[in-house]
Amino acid sequence: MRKTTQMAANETELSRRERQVMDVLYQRNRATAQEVLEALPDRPQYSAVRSLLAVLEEKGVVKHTRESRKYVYEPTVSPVRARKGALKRLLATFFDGSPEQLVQSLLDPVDGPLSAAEVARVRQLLDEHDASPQTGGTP
Amino acid sequence: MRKTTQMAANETELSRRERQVMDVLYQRNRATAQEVLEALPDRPQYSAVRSLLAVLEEKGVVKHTRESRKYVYEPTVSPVRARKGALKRLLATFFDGSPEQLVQSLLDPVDGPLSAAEVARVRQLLDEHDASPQTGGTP
DNA sequence: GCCCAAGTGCGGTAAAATCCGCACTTTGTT
DNA sequence: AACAAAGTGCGGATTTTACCGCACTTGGGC
Repeated sequence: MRKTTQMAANETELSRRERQVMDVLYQRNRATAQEVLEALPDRPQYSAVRSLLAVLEEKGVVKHTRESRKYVYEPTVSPVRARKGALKRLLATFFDGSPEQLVQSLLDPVDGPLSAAEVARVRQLLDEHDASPQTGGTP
Repeated sequence: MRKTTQMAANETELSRRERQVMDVLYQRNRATAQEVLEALPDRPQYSAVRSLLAVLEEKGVVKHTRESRKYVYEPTVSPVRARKGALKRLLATFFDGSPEQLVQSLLDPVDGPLSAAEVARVRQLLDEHDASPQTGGTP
């Protein structure tokens, strides 16, 4: 019974360093090995980064595109999908699946002080949502 | 301003497995090695879990309390603080630091469909926040 | 066409993470 | 009090991670 055939996107269990690289990739959407290196916490060697990237690509979570003479890496799963997954996970782990609790934490001025404008904007989002729950389909 | 004296809770760089254990601990607030074992993704051996827990305790992120004949483990950093940190991190990595974008993703019916009641509750939170931005200090 | 600079692939090494078994201790029962 | 069940504390072996250097390739300027 095989199990190593192709479980890439499914079994996304990344190591600490790999996670850090993915974070950089998600913040920039795409980046060269050089850029990833510069954005990494405790800058290793250029070679190390390429090695990480290669492993990540082997795992199927990133892909590269040749651009002139350099490689540009980017995540295989869309940012939209990735952020939703991350959000869902966060919700489950820390907020008992309760969006309200999350928002409450978001509003707490202690470490995430929202400006009045931001609050207003959020409220507007709620109104829009209220007005059209299922408008704007997702192809 | 010290920074290397006792940075246990601060410089929390955990490995994959350790992270998983912490997730379980945060979901339940506290648990025995046995419970952690049962909640873990690919159940290792009981011994392995105890080993993990020991390492985690050594790193200072969990502590144990004796209860009858078994040990009950729990995170050292409060759930409140932990969730704020996680939220902040998520915000920075996936939402460009924009709370609005996060809320928008939260409202998207695709994978996190909020009930009308939840939306209403969130709106109420906003109102409360609007009414008293800095009421109720945080000791 | 030739040379220089920049970039890539590979393979090997040290360190960390993960796992497990075993001997000893503690608790509840008869 | 002795037994059985359940739990704990190592120590160490195996697998992953993380890192780096070096030889080869590619692209552009002269």
